[in-house]
Amino acid sequence: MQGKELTSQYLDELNDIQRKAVTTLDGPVMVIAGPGSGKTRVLTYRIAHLIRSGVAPWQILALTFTNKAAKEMKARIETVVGQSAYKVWAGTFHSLFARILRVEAHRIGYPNDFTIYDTDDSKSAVKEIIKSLKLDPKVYNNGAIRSRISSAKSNLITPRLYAANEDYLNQDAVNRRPMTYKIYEKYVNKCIRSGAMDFDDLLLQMFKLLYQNPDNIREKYQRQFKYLMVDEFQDTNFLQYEILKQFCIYENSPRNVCIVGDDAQSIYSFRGATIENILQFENDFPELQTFKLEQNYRSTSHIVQAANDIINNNTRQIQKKIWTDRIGGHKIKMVKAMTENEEGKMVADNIVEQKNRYSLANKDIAILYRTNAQSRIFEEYLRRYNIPYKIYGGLSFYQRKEIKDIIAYMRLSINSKDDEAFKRVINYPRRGIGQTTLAKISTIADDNDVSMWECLNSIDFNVRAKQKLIDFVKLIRTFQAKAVQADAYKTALFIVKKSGIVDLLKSENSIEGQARIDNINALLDGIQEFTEDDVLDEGEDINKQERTLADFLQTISLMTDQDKNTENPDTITMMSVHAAKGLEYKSVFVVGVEENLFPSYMSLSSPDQLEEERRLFYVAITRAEEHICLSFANSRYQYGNVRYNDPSRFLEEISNDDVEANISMKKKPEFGPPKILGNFKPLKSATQKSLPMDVGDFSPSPAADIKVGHKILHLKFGIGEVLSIDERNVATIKFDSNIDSPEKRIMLQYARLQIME
DNA sequence: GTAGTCACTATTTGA
DNA sequence: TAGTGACTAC
Repeated sequence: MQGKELTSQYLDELNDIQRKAVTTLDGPVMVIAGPGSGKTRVLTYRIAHLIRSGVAPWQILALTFTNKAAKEMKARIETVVGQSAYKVWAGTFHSLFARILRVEAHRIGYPNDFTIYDTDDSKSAVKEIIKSLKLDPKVYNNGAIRSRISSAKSNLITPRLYAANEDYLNQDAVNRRPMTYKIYEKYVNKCIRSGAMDFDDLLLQMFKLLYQNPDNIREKYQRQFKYLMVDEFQDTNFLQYEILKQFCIYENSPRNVCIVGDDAQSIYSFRGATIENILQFENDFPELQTFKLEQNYRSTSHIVQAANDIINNNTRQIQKKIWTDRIGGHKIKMVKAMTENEEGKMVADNIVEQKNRYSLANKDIAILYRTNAQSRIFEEYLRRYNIPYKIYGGLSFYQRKEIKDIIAYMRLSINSKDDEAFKRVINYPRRGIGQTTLAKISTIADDNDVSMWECLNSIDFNVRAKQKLIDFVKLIRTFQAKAVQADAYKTALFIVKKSGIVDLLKSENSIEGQARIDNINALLDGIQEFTEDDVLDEGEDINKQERTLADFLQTISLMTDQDKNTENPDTITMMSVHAAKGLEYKSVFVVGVEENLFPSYMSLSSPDQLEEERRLFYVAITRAEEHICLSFANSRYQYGNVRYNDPSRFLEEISNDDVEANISMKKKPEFGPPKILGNFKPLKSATQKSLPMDVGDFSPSPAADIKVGHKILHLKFGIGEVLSIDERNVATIKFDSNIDSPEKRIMLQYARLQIME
């Protein structure tokens, strides 16, 4: 990469306002960046400009919310300043702080090789505490408690402050969960003795580290980070802002801090983000310079107009006028369907038509929805029409059971105090360590305030349990030994082999089992890649790390699916509106634009939340460059019932001038397919599992009559063939209907099966 | 230990 | 409706 031509014309690529934002390097700066206004360009060129003005790359701290944004940023800085771009401290809040804590955690009572708990781990820990306090798990819903704790941490409310905070206590009282403070306290203890930090801790402990070590630590970083930048500032929470202030508010600070964001695109208040931070920023830095990027380069004028019309209905916003010089273009299309099924069909038809008429590629098109559950119907029609698509969201690779199981073994090998990992693998695969033994360990660990692993020695078990535990400890110790002397890949391979999980999956002899093994192999491939990825000598990425298993674990615990290979060649994109933030497509379909859905029924009662829904809708339509289509259905299935929803109030907020006239909302809905497609037959929903015959005809045959080779009927699984019957009268039956796992093992004495002629 | 049953719930989601 | 977690009955 040496000798790469460095662009020096980058300043010419900017408009006046953008250029000012890029070249105003000193003092506090606020950039309000409307959709499509070249925000990323400003951000990256500003960093490039800093470097070219003589600031060392490692003196720049650039915080983002997603790995993807950070990666993109670094890549784009590189095109201007070359390899030194990778010496910039650019990354997510969580990943950069995790890196620092990896070195400094011992100063605040954590081991440096602490585990990072994901949301599931936290929930599971909370659940156990609820159980140990003998509270009703129905009242004390572990998810709700976890978000409560998360919210407290994000507002710098420690357990002690929580117990004295009237607001929190009152809210808990109203929710009939008065013991929440106690759970919080125990949860914090549990994390400490497990050597674990949850996602909020990565921020909170970072704050603590700086706050409690003003001389040696805080000052060090204050001196290092001469220039601070925060992307998507409207998404920061209180705690994140407090940390930022630790870096730049102190005596004789140059106060070189630049925040970039758009209050109109703040859509994450439900996870603690607060627009108050923008107002607070103006208070904390009264000398700040503000630049508003108002020219939209992305969309044509009807789209920009409509977006403005909508957002103007919000009262709380920073005044700005988004405009475009791309006058004209296509008007907004509104599509009314009778049912959700028809909506699916009409959208798919429109996609076909657009592709033909405007020669759009699949990757130019996106379907955006408010809730992930809406994707199914569109999936069905696109599949039917043979249009490739990709659905984003849903279960990530690292949340799959088999992956979490393997990773739990790895975690335990690196940090044996990790209780969540311990619980996960202690009896998986089965090694005869049952609930009783586990409960005993858990209680004693709790009583002595140590991790489960640490208290194993001090407990009297019966001989059998004891032997099993000794074997388990031995196993983990071999993993630990391997981890010390081998690289991540070799260690991982060893753990996968010796843990017995793959053998167990193999023995299941099912398609699912095989799929899981494939996933584990994919994980191993990923680890191999990680291990062999050579570190560059020159221009080494400041964020690249060693290649041990511990490093791998840290990397993946902060990674999500969207960060992984996005080698989708040419597919339609389907995702929630939230997930689409920051992306753009030539043609966007926003579907389900109905009252109770978009805006969500959950937000109708609160004006603030309604405004957030409106911002979300604003984000949705501003993703479009040239075409936007808003669709809604008269009725749709929600929770098993047909629900009739009115068109969304947001639709009325769009001026008629920007809406395609021929498809007005008043027009009678069209039935049947548009002409271009000929006689298309509506298909039956894939989830409507039709029974092979009427239930009334069903009369189970006596178990004794059922023999190998019989065709049988099962009420739930349909028609199947008996493949074998073992000595305990368990039949293996192959059902045609169940494509995912055709073979079921069914106990004849209990199952209701009818022999068919 | 496990298949089946019951009761419950139901946005958005990054790290 | 559909997915999940807890319980139950062998």
